[in-house]
Amino acid sequence: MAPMQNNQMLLLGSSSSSAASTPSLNIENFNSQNFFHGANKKDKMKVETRIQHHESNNISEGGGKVTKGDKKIRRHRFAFHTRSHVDILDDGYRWRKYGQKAVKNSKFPRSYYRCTHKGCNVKKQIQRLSKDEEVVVTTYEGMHSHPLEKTTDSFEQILKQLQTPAPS
DNA sequence: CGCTTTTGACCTGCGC
DNA sequence: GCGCAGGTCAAAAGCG
Repeated sequence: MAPMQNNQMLLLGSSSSSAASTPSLNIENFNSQNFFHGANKKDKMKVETRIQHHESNNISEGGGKVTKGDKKIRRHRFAFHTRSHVDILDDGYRWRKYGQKAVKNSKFPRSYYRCTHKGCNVKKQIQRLSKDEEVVVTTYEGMHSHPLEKTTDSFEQILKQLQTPAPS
């Protein structure tokens, strides 16, 4: 495998009906820096991240006892295909695991995380591909309306970590 | 002691 | 109407 390769981030627009809602999506909120931050944090190897933008304007909270009246809540979904051996990609936010279910298409279970913050209902789910267990799919749902709790490490820090051979 | 993880139960939507 | 799949909650346990 190739050594430290440049981080590759692919943006996939899955807008089938080309809804003229948000063509530029909200990547602004999800600074790539944050992603890199987490992607490289644990895995010093090359990190291949793929971003998938999903815009659903009618997502029902299946299984929820509440949100019985919600119907037209527009939620933004971003799927990140990250090549990493670890599924715990710390993006700087505080996540609390609230569930885990086994997917039929995958041999590995899917983990559900929630952002622990006052008023921040951002959800995130991590799933590993059964075909390529090296590939981790991180799906973000919602947008953070608060700064990172951790000190946003600069790119230099990340690079430093990349160069720093983590003692396994 | 507080927070996070774990795990089973429960609910909802969809397909047949 | 029933079964399946996916998603969430809640209680208990575990850890710093």
